[in-house]
Amino acid sequence: MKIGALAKATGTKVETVRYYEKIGLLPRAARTTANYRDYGSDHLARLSFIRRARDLGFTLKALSELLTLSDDKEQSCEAVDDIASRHLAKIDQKIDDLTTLRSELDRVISACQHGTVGDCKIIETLAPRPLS
Amino acid sequence: MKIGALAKATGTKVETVRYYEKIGLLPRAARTTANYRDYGSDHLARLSFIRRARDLGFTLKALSELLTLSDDKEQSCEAVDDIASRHLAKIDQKIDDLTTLRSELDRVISACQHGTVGDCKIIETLAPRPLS
DNA sequence: CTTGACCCTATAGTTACTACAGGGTGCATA
DNA sequence: TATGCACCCTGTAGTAACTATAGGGTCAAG
Repeated sequence: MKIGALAKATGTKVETVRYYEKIGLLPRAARTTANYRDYGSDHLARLSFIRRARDLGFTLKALSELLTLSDDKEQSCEAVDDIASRHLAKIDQKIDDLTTLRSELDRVISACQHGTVGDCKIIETLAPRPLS
Repeated sequence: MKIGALAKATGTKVETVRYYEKIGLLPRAARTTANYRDYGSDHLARLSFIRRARDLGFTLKALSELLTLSDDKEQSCEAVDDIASRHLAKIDQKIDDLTTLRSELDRVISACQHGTVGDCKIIETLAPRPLS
């Protein structure tokens, strides 16, 4: 299959597929006589893996670790579990941070009296008086 | 005050202060004879505003809009409220997304049997069988 | 008079793509 | 046969919001 078909099948943009190849995340494809990339089912599987992991928020770095690990079937699954668990912890942290931030922003907005900018509570809250 | 003092007072890195100046978010400071930047309380106030808004997750683009708006004190506060509210909606969306993602990742990790990579449920879940 | 903390500019690197510019290929249709 | 269109190619630059580095200058203390 050509790059457009692979892209469509995995919900990736064509440029992104070429980008993954460039950084070595996706192996080079064979080429047709017209120099078009020609992909097989192994590429499809690998790119699906990549997209799915990206959807779950794994970084490309974590991903390439996972891909390396997944190649050695005999190895203990511990390292894989570790990467995933650390990722989960990061997500929890992010949710916490965003929730805190949300309530604060909500508070700021609630104070809005819909007057002029001169009396704007939002700007006032954001701009604390200089300590001078 | 010199750049280091301003940075410290606002919890910013020196390089970031210079960066804000370069992109026009922070006005140019006066210079000493030694060509050092010399800041006053107006710079301090503005940088505090910037940092606080950044902490609340506003982009630099939204920020420069807010700063422009805040200069015209007679204007209606509506536009300010609008920017903040749209930002809040984005945060809510992000929290939702992360929460969904979290539960999915949690499910994936829970399936881990701590065996070898060959049986790893984490990798198995991430890599769906090619449609072939 | 030298050491160390601070300051300067300019440029490149980071993440994960995305968007050109400027060209080639392959198939269907007028 | 020509031509239009969708698709493919490479290479480079742009995005956000900094961070880091190289290669220098300044100033006060010991």
